[in-house]
Amino acid sequence: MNRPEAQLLRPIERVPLRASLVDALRQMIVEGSLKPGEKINERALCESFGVSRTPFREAINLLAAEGLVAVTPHRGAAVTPITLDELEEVFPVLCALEALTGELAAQKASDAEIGAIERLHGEMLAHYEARDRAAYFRLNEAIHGALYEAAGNPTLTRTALSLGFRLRRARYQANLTETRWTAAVTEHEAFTAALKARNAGLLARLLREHLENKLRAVRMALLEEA
Amino acid sequence: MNRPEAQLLRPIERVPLRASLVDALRQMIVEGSLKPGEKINERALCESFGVSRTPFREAINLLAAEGLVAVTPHRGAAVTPITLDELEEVFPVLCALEALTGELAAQKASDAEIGAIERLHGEMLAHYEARDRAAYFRLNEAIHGALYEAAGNPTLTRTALSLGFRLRRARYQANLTETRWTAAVTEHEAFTAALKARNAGLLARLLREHLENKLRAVRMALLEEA
DNA sequence: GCGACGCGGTTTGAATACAAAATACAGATG
DNA sequence: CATCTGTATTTTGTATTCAAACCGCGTCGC
Repeated sequence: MNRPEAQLLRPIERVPLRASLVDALRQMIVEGSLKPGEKINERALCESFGVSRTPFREAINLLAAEGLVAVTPHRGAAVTPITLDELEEVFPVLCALEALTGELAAQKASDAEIGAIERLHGEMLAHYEARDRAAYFRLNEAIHGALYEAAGNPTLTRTALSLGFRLRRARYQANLTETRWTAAVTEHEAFTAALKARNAGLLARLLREHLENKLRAVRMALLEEA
Repeated sequence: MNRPEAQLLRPIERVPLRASLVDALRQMIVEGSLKPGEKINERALCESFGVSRTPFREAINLLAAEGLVAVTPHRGAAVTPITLDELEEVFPVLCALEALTGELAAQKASDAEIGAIERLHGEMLAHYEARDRAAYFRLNEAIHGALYEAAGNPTLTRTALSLGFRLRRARYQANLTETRWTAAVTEHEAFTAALKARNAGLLARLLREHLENKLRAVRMALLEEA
């Protein structure tokens, strides 16, 4: 028989159209190609994706459950607008989840996982020094993703990510000031250390504060815009 | 013109099939008519609901997002089995949300809302004394629902409810012992008082503990069964 | 007799078709 | 001229159809 080639023998992935559509649409919403408040034109989008309405509508309904779009019966779907109220609503929930993530991660992360996160943190620092925003963001997301992973609770991960999209969308348009950027890096420094020390209470607190600060920045940007 | 009759002039509700189906299926799953692990037969269920597969499938996908069913591509959907692991996974997340609910409710509830909850609590007590399980459960849910309402955060409510279904299903089959029942009533007594006193920290702690105790009971019942 | 293979029925995924509701628009009416 | 009303068009909700993947069973080869 053929020996397990490790890389080649894994199950080939089959993605239902609806899943790809959810991802594509979500990205469009988070990045702002579909603007907040904008009405979603089924026919046009189906056309450009080259799919029929059935899987497309399935995707829309899933995004509605996530809170990224709002569907009104017989009147179609629209991207949920970003309001300060919405932000203040999502925020405390995500905050609680972030704190929990810290607590669990400090307790349950393997040494390897901690090492990996430290490495990611190092890379991120380099991008910060080089003022490479895009790369910095990528690493930033990777780190937070790795923390969820380390907490070892898929339900927590799914819930937090789903809420996170709603914030990330706001963060995306409110771009990072230099001051905030530096502060964020310092905060990362601190909680990476807390993780390494496996100090659950501290990590939880630092992650919560990190998120709080991020919100504060986004909130200011939103206010200033209006 | 016709004067606003207050009650009669509100928008008439129009429920898409998919929404009704989500509710119906969820209830079947929570109550156990659809047993954990059981495969979901699209055609048969569509037939008995008298709907076509399109809205039915939309409903299934939504329940999958909620974690009540698992769909495997080309192999259909099945009710997610209740495992101890799953319980332990959902639990901490819900716990964090419950604590947050307590905190917010203590801060933001109107006096009227607090009064209403106290009234519900009184009613529940009566049902407890009369050993009327069904009525007790109904009031119990009403109280927790009112707490979410009082916290005034729809996102929190939605998230917590959605996770709650997964636990409630387990609780449903592990039936309340006399000891646990009495303890639960005492706990309710305590947190109702904390709410009245608007003691946010205390209410958060009590709600968390209430949930912890509930889980402990369910966990024991599950273990004993296996 | 045992296991691999292939075939048919069944079930799922996606597209199309049809029905119902909403919007847009034009004509009627005051 | 403004407003209202009725009709046409578009859009949404649901049903039906078509295609692809899966499962069970029988047959064939060893």
